[in-house]
Amino acid sequence: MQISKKCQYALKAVFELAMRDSVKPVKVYVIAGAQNIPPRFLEVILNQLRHCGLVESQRGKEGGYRLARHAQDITVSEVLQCIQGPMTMAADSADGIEKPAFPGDEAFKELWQEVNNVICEVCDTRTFADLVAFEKARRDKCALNYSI
Amino acid sequence: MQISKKCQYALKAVFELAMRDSVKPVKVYVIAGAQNIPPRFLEVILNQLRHCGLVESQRGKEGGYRLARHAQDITVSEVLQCIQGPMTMAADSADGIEKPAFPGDEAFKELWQEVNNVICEVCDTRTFADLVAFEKARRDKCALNYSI
DNA sequence: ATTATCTCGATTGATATAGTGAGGATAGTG
DNA sequence: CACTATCCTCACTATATCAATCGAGATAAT
Repeated sequence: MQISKKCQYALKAVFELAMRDSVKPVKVYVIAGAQNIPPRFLEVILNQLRHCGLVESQRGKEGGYRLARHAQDITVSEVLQCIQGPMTMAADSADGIEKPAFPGDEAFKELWQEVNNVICEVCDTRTFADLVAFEKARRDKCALNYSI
Repeated sequence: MQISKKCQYALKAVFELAMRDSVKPVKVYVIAGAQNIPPRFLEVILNQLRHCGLVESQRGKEGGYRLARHAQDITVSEVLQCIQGPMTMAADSADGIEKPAFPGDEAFKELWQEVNNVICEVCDTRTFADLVAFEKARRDKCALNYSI
């Protein structure tokens, strides 16, 4: 049960854009540098985020990416779902064919549903504004420690 | 974010043993047949569960597997951890080297910690006795529907 | 016109997953 | 004791997924 690198990069990228909160678009290689992400891979990821309506792009010179909405309106869930599809713990038959169902299938199905629910509860309510606030609070605390 | 087939098989196998609650060991191919699991693969899995102390084996003719503890003392978490190691959402550096930490790393770390906690809350408290009870309740309900 | 940037499909290499094979060890049975 | 059904172990293969890159094209600022 791992979060893919791609997903982590996507989250970092959106976070970076949220931190900057810039009207000017931010270039891919700048984000890549700030968050230590392979630049060409990040291009792919940002494009995917764009198709999901999470970021906007501007082409040509002085182009780049910016958030499509305010950071407080973008949740962690949305990014996760954009990159790795709907969150399902157990593999459900994508072919639509009802499998004959073996003993316990229903019990496990209910279990995974419950697990999904609690995960969603956390990720649906966590916006990038929250994450940025957390980061800024941490920095303030560190600055305080140094100044003493 | 998927549960591997191997893990699903492991859970199904332990569930099957819990359902039978038999003093006599149950043969691998019987479990495999009941739960639709490739038999040879199941051997590997049951062996792994044995090393974790979740099931016991008996060799030779009339051999097989049984639970090492009561179903009410085996949680879903234990099986998951036995098969796919400790549950961590984000990849932490296994090499022990402290990475330089990029903006937001701490915020995400805290997030994944929270997600792990809620997952564990569900999986740590769900025993196989619970799952069996769920299954039996479901069957009773169905039987009732048919009899009316 | 030039150049820096995004766009996008194809491709590659590494890694993990799912499953199999072959031979050995063990315990019941006749 | 010999036989056989079962578990035990480790090595192996095929396939899928992941991570990342390539190359050619489109677009916008200067």
